[in-house]
Amino acid sequence: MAEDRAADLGLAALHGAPADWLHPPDLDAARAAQRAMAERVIAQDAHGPVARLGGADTSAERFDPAQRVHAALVTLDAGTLRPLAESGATRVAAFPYIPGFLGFREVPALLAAWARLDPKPDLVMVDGHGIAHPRGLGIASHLGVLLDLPTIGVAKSVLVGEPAGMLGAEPGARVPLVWHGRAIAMALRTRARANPLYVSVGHRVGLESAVEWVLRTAGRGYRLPEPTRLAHLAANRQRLGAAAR
DNA sequence: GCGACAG
DNA sequence: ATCTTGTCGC
Repeated sequence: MAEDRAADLGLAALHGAPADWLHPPDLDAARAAQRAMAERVIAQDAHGPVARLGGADTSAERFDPAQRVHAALVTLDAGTLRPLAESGATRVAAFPYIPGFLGFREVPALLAAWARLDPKPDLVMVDGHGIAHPRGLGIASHLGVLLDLPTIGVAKSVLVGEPAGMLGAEPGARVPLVWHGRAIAMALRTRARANPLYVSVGHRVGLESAVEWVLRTAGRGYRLPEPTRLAHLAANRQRLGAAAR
């Protein structure tokens, strides 16, 4: 609707983002946009106190003729991990799912949800990779750069690179994910007998800190850290709610 | 040319 | 991502 587009345009204009950073006309423009945004990524701790943590994720219906993307953002108290707020938004996907270009498909809906979130978090964990991406701009970094927001990428599988060795069986075990001789993420076991998570820098958060945040919020018997786990549930509710309208 | 490939 | 309930095992 007109209201949705206004939210997108307003946020993009707020940071002087070129139109291609959100809606590139083709894959070549998309790649160029990712390379440009990747230069803006700050791969080290550069943020204030974190009183509130955030989680971001999206959901989609299997065969949706309308090609909708349902996004959800959640804010939780960084100390207690109790949810403080939640917001959702549904958008028609302007991009199909293509490995390496996930941001162009999901970020628009996430930005709309972000605009409605209150209170907002100081640091957000995004479902997907940060800089552990072919051009250094996974969805977590994409969202982080557009909003100049501290973000961490929390992916459930590898896009590029490979573990630099065997991963211990106990929770907390970790091993670098290496690509072209560089450690681009950390394979992190958050739960026994469960596949590891791949934690990477999103924006304004160093890798070591990113791993600490994930470990600190994943000690509840679940594989996913609380921010992302709650965002996933919220995104599903957003999808089911949208279906009933 | 062939296989890989976040969500 | 999603299709899908119960079931086996730690």
